[in-house]
Amino acid sequence: APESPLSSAEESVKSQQEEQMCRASIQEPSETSESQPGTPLPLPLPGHSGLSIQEMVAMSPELDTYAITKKVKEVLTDNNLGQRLFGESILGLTQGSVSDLLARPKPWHKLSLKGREPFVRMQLWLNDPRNVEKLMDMKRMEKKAYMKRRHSSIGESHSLETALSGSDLTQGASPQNLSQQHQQQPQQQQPQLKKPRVVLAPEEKEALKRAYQQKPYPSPKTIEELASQLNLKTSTVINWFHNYRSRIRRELFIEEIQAAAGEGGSPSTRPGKSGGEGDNSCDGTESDSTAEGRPSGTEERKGLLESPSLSHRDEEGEAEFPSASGSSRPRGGIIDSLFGIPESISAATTAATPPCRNPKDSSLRKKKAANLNNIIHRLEKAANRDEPHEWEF
DNA sequence: TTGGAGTCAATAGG
DNA sequence: CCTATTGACTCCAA
Repeated sequence: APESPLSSAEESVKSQQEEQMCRASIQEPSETSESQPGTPLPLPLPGHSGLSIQEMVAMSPELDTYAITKKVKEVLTDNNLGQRLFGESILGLTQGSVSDLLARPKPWHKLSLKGREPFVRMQLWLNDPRNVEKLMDMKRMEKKAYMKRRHSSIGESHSLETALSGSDLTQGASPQNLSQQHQQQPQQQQPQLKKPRVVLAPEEKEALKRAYQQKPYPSPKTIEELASQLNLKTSTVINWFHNYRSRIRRELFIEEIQAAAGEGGSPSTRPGKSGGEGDNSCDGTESDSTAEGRPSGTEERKGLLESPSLSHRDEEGEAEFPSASGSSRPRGGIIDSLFGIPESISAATTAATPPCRNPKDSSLRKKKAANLNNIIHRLEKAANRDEPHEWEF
């Protein structure tokens, strides 16, 4: 019986003393020795031989991130468990991050070691027969603590409660400021001067998206222009481009996942989404845009359903140069094929998790456009030219 | 420095 | 309460 690769081997838990590492705050960059980097979770996983998560991530075979998130979402909703609780106690991530991860998991092979960690944790959690039970217990404890708090301290703050089960994996909460941002007024309110959080107006986003289509990698000069035209801080524009590129890229990955692994499993739950995200705008440079139609005629042979096999190999995407060497790449992924295990969500509760499919391959156009942009950008950089645009293809 | 990957955390809707 | 979105930040590699 091929149980999932990350099955756990029940053991007593030996949670080391929890060490609060206040990262981000002070201290010098280089610290002596390498006290294990990471392992913020006080209770990452129950049993398992004393491996650290990092070690497990490194040894982990390829996991089906899509199937994992699908299963996790199912288990959480079925048991009325929230992302916050799950994220904070199981993954060591905040609610927003969990939401994002569950909604748009990147394919395993596109993840960095760090990025794989949450998925390994999720798989481990799914393998734990008492995962739900444990989480529910925590939920109860939280509630209890909450009740106690508001009861005993009706009028004030304070009260350092919690510390439930000796595990308080909170990690964030780092003051982190000191960014001497001289503003108009040296000092204003004394209590706190939290930055209001910029919220871009729809028109501003539109303008930025338009700019992105023109130049996904605007030069500092262009960024300045955009910033002044839109009346935004330069850093905001820079951040926007970073984020937008990153998110566009991720969408392409997602479609890659969905496009791969075809097979009609008659999934009751369909990934749904995709299709036309809110913004109709973006999309690969020039031409085309929504409307799939394709009245036949020029139908470039695209993937069109292939290997009935499981894993979603390939990845043909990858921005890649024409590279001088004609042989290009061996394309095989020696590394990731070490563990041929297809992976499966053995699952602790309820089984059967047929990955769904969505025959509709929307962008592929976008992917190519993105790669092109990427290539162009790199070529430009290599050529040391500025403001090249006008490449026209 | 620049860009990418991961996240955080504020905030908008339910 | 809960979840989704998203500007900003940290870390890291080239």
